[in-house]
Amino acid sequence: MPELPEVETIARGLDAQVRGQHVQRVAVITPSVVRVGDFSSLVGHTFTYVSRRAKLLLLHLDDSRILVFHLKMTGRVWLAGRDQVLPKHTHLVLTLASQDLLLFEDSRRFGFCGIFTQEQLHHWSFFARLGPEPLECSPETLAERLKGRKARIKSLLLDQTVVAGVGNIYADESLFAAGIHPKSTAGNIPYDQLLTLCASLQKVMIEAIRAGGSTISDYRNAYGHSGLFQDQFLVYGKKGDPCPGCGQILETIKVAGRTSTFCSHCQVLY
DNA sequence: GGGATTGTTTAAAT
DNA sequence: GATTTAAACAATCC
Repeated sequence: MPELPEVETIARGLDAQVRGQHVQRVAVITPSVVRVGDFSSLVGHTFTYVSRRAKLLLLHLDDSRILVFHLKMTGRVWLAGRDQVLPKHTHLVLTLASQDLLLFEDSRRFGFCGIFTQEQLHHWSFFARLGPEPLECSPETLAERLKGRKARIKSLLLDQTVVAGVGNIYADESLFAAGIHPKSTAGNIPYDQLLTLCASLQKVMIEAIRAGGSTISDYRNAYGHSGLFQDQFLVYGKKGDPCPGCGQILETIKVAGRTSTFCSHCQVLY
């Protein structure tokens, strides 16, 4: 389940590996997943750099077009050696001049990729409506966007138009760190607590990037390696374990249709 | 073989 | 009209 820290880790690894590389050959294996644009037009073009916006992976081309990936639950983008046997759910293979293979795999096929011009990308409503990058703005900026809202705080954290890149893992971890119950009405949370939450979100994401992201099952970085941040989870996926703060057993509830793990003693319901 | 899994879109409700 | 919530959807794994 790649969220901001995982996609950021992939982007950094890919940038180091494909920057300046020519695309020599393109094989679209699953057209329904590789669905936007003419992929054969990539041949002969060069990647200038790789970046990230929200959970989107952006591979920039020398003609200013952008190869965009959304990995959703189980997508992987990584650079394999020329002798790599193609994994079962490989949907796109780009052969680079080095003969390394840029692979897009996705067992569930919820993810997708496409080629966009700058104009197409910025006119894509999903892209245009994305909220601020949580690591590129202040806690105050984020808190202002949550202040006064009547929705549950966890729903807003997961809403990509409110703040970009947050998924279930980092929502649960930051709510625990801030001592806020996931079902709290955002507008009822004292402003200083909102600030604490936004600072906690930034801190947990920085730590997760430092650890190379979190591997629950599918996530791998651009080198095909697992992340390490799952070993630092305090609550996510730990239902039934004692709370690291008070020892009370961690519980789960559904919020916004998502499983949320929390401590009913340490996390205050506003 | 049914349930669980996720992020996003769409529709419905307020 | 804006905000919020729920349902639908993609497809596979166990």
